[in-house]
Amino acid sequence: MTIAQRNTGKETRIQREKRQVILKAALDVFSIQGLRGATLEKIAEAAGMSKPHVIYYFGSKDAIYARLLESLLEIWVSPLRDLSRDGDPMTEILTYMRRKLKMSRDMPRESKLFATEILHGAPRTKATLSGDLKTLVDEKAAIIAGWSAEGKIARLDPHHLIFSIWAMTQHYADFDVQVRSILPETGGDALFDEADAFLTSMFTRTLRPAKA
Amino acid sequence: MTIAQRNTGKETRIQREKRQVILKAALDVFSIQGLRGATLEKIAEAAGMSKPHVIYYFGSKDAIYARLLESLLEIWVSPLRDLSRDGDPMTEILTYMRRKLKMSRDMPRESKLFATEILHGAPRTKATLSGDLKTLVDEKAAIIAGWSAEGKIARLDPHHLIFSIWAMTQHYADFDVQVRSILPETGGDALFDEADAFLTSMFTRTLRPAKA
DNA sequence: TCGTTTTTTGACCATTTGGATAGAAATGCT
DNA sequence: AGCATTTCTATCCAAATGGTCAAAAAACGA
Repeated sequence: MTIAQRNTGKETRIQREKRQVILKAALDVFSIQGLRGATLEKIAEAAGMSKPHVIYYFGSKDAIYARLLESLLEIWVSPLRDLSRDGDPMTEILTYMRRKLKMSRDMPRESKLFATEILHGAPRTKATLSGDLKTLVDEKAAIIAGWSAEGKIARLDPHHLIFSIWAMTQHYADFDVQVRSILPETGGDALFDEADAFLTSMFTRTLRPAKA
Repeated sequence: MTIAQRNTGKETRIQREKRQVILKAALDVFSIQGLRGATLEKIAEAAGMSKPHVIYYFGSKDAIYARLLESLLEIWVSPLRDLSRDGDPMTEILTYMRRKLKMSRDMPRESKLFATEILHGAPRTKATLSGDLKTLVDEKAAIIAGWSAEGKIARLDPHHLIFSIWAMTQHYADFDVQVRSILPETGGDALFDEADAFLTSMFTRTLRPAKA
């Protein structure tokens, strides 16, 4: 009988730990192979346990994947949550961009997992995208539009500005193989330092308000 | 016996046509479901023929996928090939960006197929990436660096500039589900018109040389 | 300690799926 | 027409894979 079926409500220390181990292993496998490419056997092996044991803790392969996505979504949008109307516009936006870039550097597997999900049509995330995420983005876009109208930053479409930050920062995580194939001499964090410098410069020029 | 095995060298009209039908169907299926998620049966159904018939023409599922990728790579980089040292720097780069954006609009399935391949580690494309693609990118980056040095455009890292064009244009094709979830009122080509306006503005500001 | 509950796995099963085989139907050739 | 080649499919097969089951092992509670 799996835990999911028993479902006593209480979670023991062992359960918490094992679930963590499985999720960690599953992230490794899913992020590279995708949902269909990953097999329970690979996940079990990466987690150092047997296949039925994995099922015992999560019930099904899809449940693991769903769980990973779910816990990821929250973390993923948190930098945007912190963008505040009260701060200095340029600083707020550049800080947001940098936090996203750091997430790409420190959580590339999570970034790839999310990217794959969206690429394949976001079957289990679409509701959240057009719900909570849209609400959040619209709210922050309104703030940026306000700054734009006040002349504190250049006049530009705030939604597309946010998209551009997503696109450029996540590119370094999701397509790292391509990027590193072309910049082979740039190892590890050096790549992200370069990216930081470039993106800072790019967004600074983009956002700087036109001369009065 | 499959055609691949017989391999008489000559290709009949029927062979050419059927192969095209299969590749078209396979692109539909692969671009949404990925290599592992797609099944021969789905491809066969989409192509309107039987499963062994598909094998007859391509030998294996992987062969279809490999063929799609192969024929795609060439098309995919062609806009960059046209970037010329002799043109006006700003125009050349903006034109390149626009051609990439148009490709995202007109070939979203191809874009997704390629994105999935890179995301999963580019097992069958890595050689090309660090070979031909790197050569091409380095060559064009040198042109851009030259313009930079001559003060015709701003001083910036040419490789990362190219990456930024890739990232932003492909984002609209690869993550269209997400983009359209957040901009639901923007249907079809209107989205790409907006994107064009935004990106033109962004790259214009980024590339404009600092005042002398 | 001893019964109970939880954890863990080996063995097994049903389904899916990529692909092989053999032969039928169609087409082309002379 | 008659033979050869190409095109096409029904049927089958072996491997992979998600998941079940029963029972052993370990942990826990009294």
